[in-house]
Amino acid sequence: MVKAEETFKKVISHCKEYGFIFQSSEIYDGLSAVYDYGQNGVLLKNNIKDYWWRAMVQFHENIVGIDSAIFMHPTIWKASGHVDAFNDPLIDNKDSKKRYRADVLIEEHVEKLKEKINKEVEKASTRFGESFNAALFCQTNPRVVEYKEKIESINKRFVSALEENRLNDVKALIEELGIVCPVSGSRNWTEVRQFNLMFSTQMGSLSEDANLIYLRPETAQGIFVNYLNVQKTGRMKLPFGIAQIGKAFRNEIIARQFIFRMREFEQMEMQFFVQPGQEMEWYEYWKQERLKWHLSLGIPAEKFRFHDHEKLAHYANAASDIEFEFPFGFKELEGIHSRTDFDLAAHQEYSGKKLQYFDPETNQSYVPYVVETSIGLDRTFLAILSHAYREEKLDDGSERTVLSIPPILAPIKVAVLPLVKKDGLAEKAREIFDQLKFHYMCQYDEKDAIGRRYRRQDAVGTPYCITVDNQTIEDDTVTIRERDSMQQQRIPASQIASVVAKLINPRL
RNA sequence: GCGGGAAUAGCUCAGUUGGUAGAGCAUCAGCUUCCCAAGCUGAGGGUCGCGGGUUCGAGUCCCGUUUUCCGCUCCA
Repeated sequence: MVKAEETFKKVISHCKEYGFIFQSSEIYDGLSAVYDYGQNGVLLKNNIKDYWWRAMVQFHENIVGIDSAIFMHPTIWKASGHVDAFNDPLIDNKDSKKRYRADVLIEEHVEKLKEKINKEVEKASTRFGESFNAALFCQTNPRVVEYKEKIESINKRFVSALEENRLNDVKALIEELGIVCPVSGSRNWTEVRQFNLMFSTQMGSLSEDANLIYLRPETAQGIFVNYLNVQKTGRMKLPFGIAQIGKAFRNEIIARQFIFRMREFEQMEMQFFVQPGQEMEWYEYWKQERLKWHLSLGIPAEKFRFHDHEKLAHYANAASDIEFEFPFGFKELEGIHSRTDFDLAAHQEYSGKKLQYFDPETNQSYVPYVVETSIGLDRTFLAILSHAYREEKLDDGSERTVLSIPPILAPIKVAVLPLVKKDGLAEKAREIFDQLKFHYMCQYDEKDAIGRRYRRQDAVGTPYCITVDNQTIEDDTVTIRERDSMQQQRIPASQIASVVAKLINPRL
């Protein structure tokens, strides 16, 4: 385990040193748990997206893609359950270190006041006997009236403070009411903080017209609200899927472990719409199908495992994670969830629009069930990179650091290198580079000894190096060097593009 | 969020009881080199994370803060 952690640290510094990932806003001391992709990182990331998109959209006739906006109508997050599930103002007591929901503390205080009223009523009731008029008593008794007014003013302030997100007022209220911590009995409170999972901003420049808008915490809802558009315009028949790649945002209380848990992250999701009753079949199908996708990248099967959820979320009737063995242990990489008709039914209710499918086979209309596959792009990036990173001891005693990234995902596919700069080799190599660059991401490098240039390419995972030597000038052949084996082969310069194409994607 | 470590050049680090900031690698400009980094010559690059304080003087001591790592906590 210690060794794995050491490796993980090396992967992180390798990411920085070779332009894969930088900390966001680094020259301003950084922004916690936000990262930028560098010149090589963006290429790898784009290649992962492309590989997923092709597997899902291009290879499945019944799956189409969309790209929905990050901003969406606020009611969508009410329908999806996100607003209710994550909107808690929290406060800590500094002495007991206990955390409470500020709204619960205030409500409990209000309850106590209500109890006091009840006691007054009881007392009066026993005193006056049968002739006692409780309603009249409550309206006229000065103490009860005072309590009632107090409750009313607390509620009024509390509700408006919460709605307008004035957390200072919530704290001020707690202090004014003299609420103490049940454990420590002290009034030593921290500031009230809103622990809402969702980031928000305003839409509309005038504050009185502005609407609270959320940055989407998942991309799935953008698919559900477009279900009918895509189904109608694409003439889609059940079962069919809608795929999407995009950013999502979650205000995690603790975001750590490099790019594993970030506040801004990217998801690759596919929602598969099926006939109710058939969802379990498809759920099993997609579990296997998605595992195959991971294995197709050449990572050994023992690095993956399913984790079936016992406790299900409010929307699911079955859920499983594909976990990957990261250097810090097995962690979720992808989720396959059977979401039932929860989302479409909720949007149907909140929007008042029918989101149904007319099944021509049964002549019935119904709300489809949904099976979701949702994979973290950044996590996939980390999985591939941490698995690819290798320090190798060579036969001659020297060492090299290699990224054995699957060729189809490698940032740079081919490096073109003149063995030396003189004798016209540099010019010839440039000529080859200028043709190859239309086919692949290529790099030209003539600086330093050839061995060092090979090592540089190894360190960023370039699978193939084309070397131009004196023989190239004579018979127009070049050598092609493979990254992992370091073996070289001589091929005609005119065939480089097609040879590399086959090596990168054997299906061609 | 709590507790504990860490922060000096792109990277890895050194820097004596407080006295003007260093090395190796990397980078850049040349030279050399016909196949797996660390030959030669030269150059650039750091207000020592940031802000205060103590001191004649702070990379070094004290306080705060930011970032980061580890553990706990949290996590549809």
